[in-house]
Amino acid sequence: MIEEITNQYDPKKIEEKVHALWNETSAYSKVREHRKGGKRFFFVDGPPYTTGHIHLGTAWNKIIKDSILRYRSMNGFDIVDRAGWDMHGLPIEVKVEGALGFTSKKDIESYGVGNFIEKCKEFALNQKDDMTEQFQDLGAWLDWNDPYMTLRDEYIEAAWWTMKQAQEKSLLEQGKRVVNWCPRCETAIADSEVEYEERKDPSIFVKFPIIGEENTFVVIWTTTPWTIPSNVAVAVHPSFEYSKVKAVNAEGKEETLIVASELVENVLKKGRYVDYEVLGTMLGEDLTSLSYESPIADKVPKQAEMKHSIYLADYVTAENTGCVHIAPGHGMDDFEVGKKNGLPIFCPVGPDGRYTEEAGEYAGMHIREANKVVIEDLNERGNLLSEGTIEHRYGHCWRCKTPIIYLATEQWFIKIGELKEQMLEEIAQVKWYPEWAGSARFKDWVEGARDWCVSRQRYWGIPIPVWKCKSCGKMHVVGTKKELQEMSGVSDDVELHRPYVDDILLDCECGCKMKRVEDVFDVWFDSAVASWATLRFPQQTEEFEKWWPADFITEGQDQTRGWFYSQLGASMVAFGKAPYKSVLMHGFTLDSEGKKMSKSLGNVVAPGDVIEQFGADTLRSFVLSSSAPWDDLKFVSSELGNINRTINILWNVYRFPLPYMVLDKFDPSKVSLESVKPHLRKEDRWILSRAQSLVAEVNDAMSKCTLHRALRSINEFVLEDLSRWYIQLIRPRTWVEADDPDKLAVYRVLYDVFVLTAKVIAPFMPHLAEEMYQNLVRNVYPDAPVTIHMNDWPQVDEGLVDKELEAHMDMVRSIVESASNARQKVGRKLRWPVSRIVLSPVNQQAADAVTNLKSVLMDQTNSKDIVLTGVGESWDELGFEANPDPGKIGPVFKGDAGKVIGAIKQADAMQLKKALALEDQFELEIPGGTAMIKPEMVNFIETLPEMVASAQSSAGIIYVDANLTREIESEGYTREVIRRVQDMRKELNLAVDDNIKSHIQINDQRVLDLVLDREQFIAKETRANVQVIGLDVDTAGSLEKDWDVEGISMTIGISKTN
RNA sequence: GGGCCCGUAGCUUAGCUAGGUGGAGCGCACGGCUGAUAACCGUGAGGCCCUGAGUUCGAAUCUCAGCGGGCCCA
Repeated sequence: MIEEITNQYDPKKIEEKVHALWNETSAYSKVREHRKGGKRFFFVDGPPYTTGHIHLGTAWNKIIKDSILRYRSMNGFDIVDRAGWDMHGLPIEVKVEGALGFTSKKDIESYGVGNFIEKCKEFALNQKDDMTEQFQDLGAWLDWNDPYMTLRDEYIEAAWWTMKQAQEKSLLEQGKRVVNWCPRCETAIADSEVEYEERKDPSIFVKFPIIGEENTFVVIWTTTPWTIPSNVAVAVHPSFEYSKVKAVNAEGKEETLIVASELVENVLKKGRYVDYEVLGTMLGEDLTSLSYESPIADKVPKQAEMKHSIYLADYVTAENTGCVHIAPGHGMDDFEVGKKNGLPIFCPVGPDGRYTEEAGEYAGMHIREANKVVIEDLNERGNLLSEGTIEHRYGHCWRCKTPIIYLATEQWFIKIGELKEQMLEEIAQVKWYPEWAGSARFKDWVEGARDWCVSRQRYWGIPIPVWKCKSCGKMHVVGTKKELQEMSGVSDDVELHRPYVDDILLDCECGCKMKRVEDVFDVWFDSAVASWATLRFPQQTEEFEKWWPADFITEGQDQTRGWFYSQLGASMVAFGKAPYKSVLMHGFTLDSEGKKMSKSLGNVVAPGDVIEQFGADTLRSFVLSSSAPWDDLKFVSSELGNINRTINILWNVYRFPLPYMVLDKFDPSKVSLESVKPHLRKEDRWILSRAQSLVAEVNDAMSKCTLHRALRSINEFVLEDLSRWYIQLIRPRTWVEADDPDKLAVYRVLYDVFVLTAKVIAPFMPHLAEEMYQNLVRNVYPDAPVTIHMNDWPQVDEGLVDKELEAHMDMVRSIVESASNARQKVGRKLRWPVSRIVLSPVNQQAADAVTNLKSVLMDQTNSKDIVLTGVGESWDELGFEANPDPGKIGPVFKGDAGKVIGAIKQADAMQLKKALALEDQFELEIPGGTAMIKPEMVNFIETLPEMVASAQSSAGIIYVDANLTREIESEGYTREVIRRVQDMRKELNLAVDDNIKSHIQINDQRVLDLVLDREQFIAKETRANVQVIGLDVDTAGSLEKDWDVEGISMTIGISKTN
């Protein structure tokens, strides 16, 4: 049987209980099992990095996923939803290095790579377990028992297989490229791993001496003095104008400088020259015949050997000197210029950020220390034109915050350039939520994408499966573990991580051995293969063929360049098509100021803290309802309280009838909706219809991924329709003590609405939904599915939908609200009846609404009568004035609209109204002519009779006639008395069915008479079996109180009698 | 510096696609209800609709240029 529930909504208790139920009954597995064979829905979880703790953004992410999956499941979908974990890579290496007190790769090597890997693995697995619990606290249902983990061999194979595809399709390339390099981590890092932060660097202007021209220099500018030893060339813009200038310094010394014409003043100012003379001008393209020598050729032997010239480059801008220092080993653009012109890629800097032997006297020096030394050397040789510092955005390693450098190194690349066109075509086939996430944002990103450097010079990652022969250089890419075992003859189970896999040698055709290249994959390559790795491809192919590609993925907007992209790239390589059919891009969580949450700002909100205070369902409802999924989410704690309140109201609504149902032993299994149909009132049919409409609204929202609209519809239904309206309407019906079909009808309707509501909130507030379901359904039907989440999503029952009734009720509600408003204006509280309410209906529907729902209206407005005027007619007791409607006047009169509006205000309202009513138009004089006024252009405002107040409702203008009669006064005072006695019963904590003895002394003969008219009614309402009312009454009792009722003093004493 | 998104009451937001006197909730003030009661309801005050220009008879809405915030890139 249905049971009574606690007074207060207690999320903590509910969620504990529900989680226990889910665990005991293996609810998740049962639900997924239940849908086997249904329509397929392949979801791929974007794997969070195993940092050990979730934050609000990751919580939001999983809540969105969970809600959509629960909704899909209830709608019959057979779901694949393995949770995923991103477990390799630098962040964990850096954490482990920190824990072990390491500072460089050498420390790792001496500790032993095998030991180090084990630590990383252990660390990642522990973090994964911690985070799993945190995600489960949110109520997120994914396949937590069998997640995909990037560190598993089966997963590694998916990456290997993909690499082999790249090789076979000639999309894999090894080559020297300039990459972002972290000199601390000693590895290449991806563009996406570079964080830009403000940083102070040197800013120097350097003079390179031109060969064959006495005392002449080309001037360049740089913020990286340490790259001067690597200088190979200077670039100028072909079409800029350059000047040769004779510059004179303070000591009167002269020299000739070459700089862009428009920057001459700027350069001379920097060099503190006192005078100058332009010797001649030329275009950039005329400078290419010049060559120069390195000012530090004496320190770097290679520089002395090298020929330095001037080349053309379009990317040169008219800033600083207009001549750009080119070091192809240390810059992406520089590299391109070098490659185009066949220049040497000179890179005398090692992976640790120290100069190599090639740097001559600088060898062994760290580049950060070198800045000072190089500047000093330039200065000594008279080649430093100016020295200063600059604050600019500069790239840093996202993990260790070390400023990055650019290095030309041997790396492995996926040739995205060759795939770009196909990728763009595929993007257009994908369904994007919102549309612009794909058509604008992602498209822009892919259009600008470069080849993807997938190699890293680290330890904790998927080893790149390329074996190379030292002797003949032949290369082989291994696609699977089995292939590796077969080719190597190693039959034991091999661990595919470093260093173990590094020991495996393959036979080469030339008779020598092939050894694995040392690199590991960029972690983005790990997650890129998730959509097939999660299906255990290539080990198994059956599941892959059945499910792939993914029906749906959803991640934050940062993943545009991240996972949305890396997956697409890898999938194009592997299968030549997009790995997902639809993508929801969601926003970021911001703090209450709209700033991003970050540790350094100290504004990070932990989901666990929110759950502790409000519960997971409140957190869920908050993040889902606050903004559109793709908008950023401001986290404002007061709004959480608001959501919590809404849920509490739902709890109260649900709780309200339970004591009565329990008392009456209401058994829904014995009372069908069909059987109570003859006793349904209009309001019952209305709430049933509204509930159906709610389902339709949620369906519509879910189909567009507008989860916020789904939640707002639900909240509105709970607050407006259920709590503020239906429950108010039916309260008296639940108090009836007898066996009453009218009461039974209410029970049945409430029951159905509650069960439906529980199902509709189930995807979003799964705990509360479960709690309601267990009581309402499982307690009544023991054979019902063990969990609400195994139930089917409610289908809209068109037989229950009555849109006209909904429209009528809307109008009635509007009238009731307006009546409240009017009552306040005229100073008559609701406890006092009014003799009549007059409505001038705006249309026939409004008139019908009143006729149809008159009893509801009279009841809720506490009115003795409802009077309708004809449609559009005003109440005949009114005067009025004319009010022009600019919205109607504007389109007709355009420029004269202002004059027309003025003229209408001036016009005789009575005459105007009469004319419009009779002739449907009126010729109005305006300054400089006349205007033909139509009825829709004017509204009329009334003036009111005594003790009547009016208010506008959506159904039309209402008038509340608050004139008193003896009858009304008697009822009013009577209810005042009842209200006080009830209040005192409450104060005495009496049970609802306790009887009392009451003594009521009223110090006013007239009011006393009015009250005595209804003496028996008072006794009945207050359960008084002894009651004395009079002018002079002894009011002693358990509780005695003085009251002031509308200026009349009363004293009431009551005592319990049984 | 570039691409995309966001900017409406003290706070959170609807309205913007398809231009016609800007709606809610919270908070505040006042009032009501009292068999959901540590709950609930009504009314009121509170808006240069980020700024400026343009299109139009008319712009929160369309266009352009700024400013602020977010994501990404350089």
